[in-house]
Formats: sequence, structure tokens, C-alpha cells
Amino acid sequence: MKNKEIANLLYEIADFLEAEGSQFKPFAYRKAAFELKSSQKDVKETYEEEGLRGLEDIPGIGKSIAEKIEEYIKKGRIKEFERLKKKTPIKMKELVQIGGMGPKKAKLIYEKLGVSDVKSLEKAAKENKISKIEGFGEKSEKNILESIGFLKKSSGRFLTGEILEEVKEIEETLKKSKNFKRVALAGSLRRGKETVGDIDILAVSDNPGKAMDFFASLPGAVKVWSKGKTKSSLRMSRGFDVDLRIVPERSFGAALQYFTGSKEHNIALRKIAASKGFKLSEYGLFKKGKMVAGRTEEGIYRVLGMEWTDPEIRENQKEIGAAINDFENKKPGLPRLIEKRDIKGDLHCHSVWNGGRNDIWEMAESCIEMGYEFLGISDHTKFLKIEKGLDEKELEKQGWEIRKINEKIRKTGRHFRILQGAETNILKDGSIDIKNEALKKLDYAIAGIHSNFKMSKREMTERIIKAMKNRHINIISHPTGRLLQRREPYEIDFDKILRAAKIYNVALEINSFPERLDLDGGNVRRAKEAGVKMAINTDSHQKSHLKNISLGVSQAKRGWAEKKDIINAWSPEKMMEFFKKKHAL
DNA sequence: GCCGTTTTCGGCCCGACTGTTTTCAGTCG
Repeated sequence: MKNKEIANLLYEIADFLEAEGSQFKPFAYRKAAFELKSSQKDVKETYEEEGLRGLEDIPGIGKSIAEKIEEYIKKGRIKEFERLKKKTPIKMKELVQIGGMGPKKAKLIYEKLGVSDVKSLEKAAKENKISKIEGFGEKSEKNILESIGFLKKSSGRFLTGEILEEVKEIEETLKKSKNFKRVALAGSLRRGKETVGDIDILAVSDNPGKAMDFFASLPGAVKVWSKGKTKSSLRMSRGFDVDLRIVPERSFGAALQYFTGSKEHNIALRKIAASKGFKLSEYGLFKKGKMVAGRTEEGIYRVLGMEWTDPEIRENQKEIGAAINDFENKKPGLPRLIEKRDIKGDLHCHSVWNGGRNDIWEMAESCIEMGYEFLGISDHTKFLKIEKGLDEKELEKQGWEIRKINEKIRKTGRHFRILQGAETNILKDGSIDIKNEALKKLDYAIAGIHSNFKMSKREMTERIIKAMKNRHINIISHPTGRLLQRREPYEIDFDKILRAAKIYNVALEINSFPERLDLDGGNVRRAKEAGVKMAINTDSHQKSHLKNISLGVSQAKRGWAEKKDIINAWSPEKMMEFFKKKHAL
């Protein structure tokens, strides 16, 4: 039982309570849920070790919620929740996902029309019944249908960042088992896509029967779709499916290549193979019926006269041509793509100063553990009141603290430094919510859009360009504003933004947060081709988020980014020069 | 329902936006 499971339950209770018109309880439940979700300690363990008292020690959790958690751990259900659901029998979690639809509106349309889930909501909207209800209108009805359409498009896929850890655990479990000789992840996960449909795992086993038994009894598996000697399929409790294929060792590379995809890359590769008299399949590379490669991926590409290709760029976007060796004509091959180990620090991290979970020192410690050379603290600034944004005075105070910690680190002789930045807000008119005199004192400054998302393309583009012109702004955070499966990017003329970024020496962020991944691979590629520099940041609000950097690196790789394109892969000195150059413009 | 450097009651984050209204409720971040 994961903290998140209980947290989600508390969130849903909060929604039901809000629908009932309860004023402050929802706030309390959401706070408790948030604390649970971000707590590093397992609630169930806490309860087993310390009982109710231990639960009440968690901030935001008092007697009543502690008892509800106890009830859930013991009985697997919460009476209060059952009571609320009985009173208003609707699929709350499903309905509030619809844009513009909150708990109260969900309850209202249930009472008026008997709408209890998204399906019946869609039907009612199509029959123009929604617009007849008081408080709704034609526009609401249109928005509801639009939002449902958007949701449908993205349904059935999961955010890679949300399931990655669990998938890695599965991989490790299989690897540790004696039943498996080799295990590898394939599919879109291996290609670093931001969302994945299902998980493909390949394995080699001397005893496929036993191996499949082991697989089917994995912790967290809730349903076995199928179980055979070569292929089995499971549904995990989080809702995603995992396919395991057992292949002969001599075909492992070929199978890995085949099941990694993409389909388009594979088709192109098979065409190359055919043109040279080979036949390529998931079983191997064959010439006149004789297997010539297949044990490793490298072997297959080599025999085809190609360089091994990073999975992230296997999209048939010119990587095939680039990978073909042509030494005679000194043709440039594939670029050496950026790797996680190239990253020297994180420039977008929040701290307790604006409501983050960890203080600056704790964040720094984690960065040191990761082998970084620097950490950029960039807390929100004052316009974002909900995030306790810092004003000019508080930024100055934070500067003192950072200098003190840097001094402490310097004395240990460690090669590590904390930089002070800020994630400022680009206001509606393109101005920055922090005065230039204060920005000047920072090591660098980020600017991002956090309000007024719905502007015309022209206005939004002008707004961002105006911010880039500010001589203290070095990075634009999450440049397109998209939230995966939740919000489309805001309207911008990206080519114009790229030109401005180049002229005003501003880096665009590759935000590594699982639901952002913004820029994405496609936009990274465009930025790179325009000669625009980028920064791969995590937007961490607590130290456990720092590991998301690998998601950002995957997007960067998907966009063919190299070390030279990523400012936080440079030496800190060179990066600081990039920032300084801006001030001189 | 939770919390306390305003400590057992009274406040809880709050301003902007949206779509609906004609002064506001609900949603959003």
C-alpha cells in the first residue's frame, strides 16, 4: 500500500466534502493528502511502528484523519467515504478531471440530469442539456465537450515519470531472480517518450515456465491477462500493463531492436537490410537463411554498415541516414548525444523559502551526492502568492543565507557552489514581477508564464519576447506551458521565440517535471537547429524530485541535443559567462 | 479537520479568470 493510494483517497474525500458545501474540511483533507504524498516515510510502516500517534505526528494529520487512515489500513475502506459516495453516487475523480468542472458543478449536474460519469456527461452535453442548467451556458457545454475530447486522446497512456520507478523495480526484481539470465526494458519507455502505453520487457531464461510463474506473481500485479512460455501479460495495480517476452539468447539483440521500435524506424531499417540482401526480423539478421547477427543490437547495426543508434532518436527522423557509415566521404555520423552524466548542476530548484519541502542545504547535499558541481536555487517570486513567492527583500535575505552556506562548503574544500537565481513571473504585459535592481544581484534569473494562459498567439509571443529582452533574464522556464494530459501549450509563435532567444542570449528550459517535459523532443530539435541554447532543469520542489533529471535528458536526447547545446552541461565558469554576456548586450 | 512565537478558538492562501450574470459562484493555480 503506497502513500499515494491513501493520498488519492483523501483528495477524493475532499472533493465530495467540497461538493457538500463544507468550507474548510476540504482544505484540511487536501493538506493531509499532500503531506502524505510527499512524505518520504511509508504511512503503513509508520502506523505499524508507532500507531495512531505516529500518524498524528505527520503535519496536517490530526486525530480524525489519522483514524480514517487506520481504518483504511485495517479494513481497506473508509466509512465516511462510503457514506459520501452513497449520498452522491458519482465518479468524482473522473468528472473533476474535465476542465471547468469542479466538485460542486459535478454534484449539480448529477442532481439535475443524473450525470454520474464522463460518459453520461458527454451524452448530456451532446444533447444540449447542460446549457439549460442554471450556472452553465452554451460556452460551458462546448468547453466540456472539448475537454472530454482532449481526455480521450490521451487516455490509456501513462506519464513515464509517474511509473518509471515502479517499472525499474520490476526490472530489478526480475534481474535478481535466478529464473532470468537477461532482462531489458524495450518499447517507448526505452525510447524516452513522455508517456507510455504499456511496458515491454524482454528476457532470456533457461526455464521459461518457471520464469513466467515468477513474473505472474510479481508484487503489485492485479490481473494476469495471459500466460504462456514466450509471452505473458499483466495488469499492475497502478493501472498499466506489462508484457514480458522470453526470447532465445541468440536473438536477444534482434528482439530488443524490434520491440524498442519505433515502428517507423524498424520499417526503414528493414528496407536498408533488404537492399543489402539481408532479412531482418525480431529473431535476427539473416543472409540466405543464415543468421549473421542478432545476439546484440550493436551487431545488427554493424553488419548493416551503421552506427548503433540511441533508442531516443529511433523515430525515422533522419537518424537512419546519419547512422550509415560513409568513411570515404567523411560524412559526419550520429552526434554524441547529451547524457545524464554530462549534467553538472540543476538551475531550477525550489526550497523551503517558497514552500518547498527541503531547505537549501538539504537540496545542496543531494546535488553533491549526485555528483553535481553546482545547484541553482530559483524560488518563485512575489506575484505567485499561492507559492509564497519571494519579494525583493526576501531575495536579498536568501542571498545572505546562500553566501553563508557557500562559505561552509568552501571550508570543506569541496568543489561545489550554490547559485542564487529566481523563477520570476512574466506578467500580462511582459514585464517581470521583480525590480531590476534586485535581479541584478542574482547569479542568474529565470522567467516563466504562470498566469493568463489564454492570450492570442501574437500577444503571448510578444509577451515572452519582451521578457527575454530584459537584460537580467537568462532562462525561460517551461516555454510552451503544456501540462501532459491536462493542458495544451499556450499559443506561441515558436520560431519567433527561437529567433529572439538567439538574439537576446536567453536559454530555453527543458523542464524535467513528469507532466511538463517542456520543451519536448520535437521543440528541442527546433531550438538546436536555430542555435538556441537550453538548460535541462528539474523544477524540484523537494530533493526527491532531483532524480527527474533523467526524464529531461531523455527529451533532450530525443531532440538530438549535444553537450554544447546544454548550458548546465558546461563548466560552471563557461555557464556564468553565458549569463554575463547577456547583461552586456 | 487542523493548528498554535496571535496556543484550545478562530482562522485557514488568495487573486485572477471564466462564464455566467448584472454582482457572483465556482474553478484554477
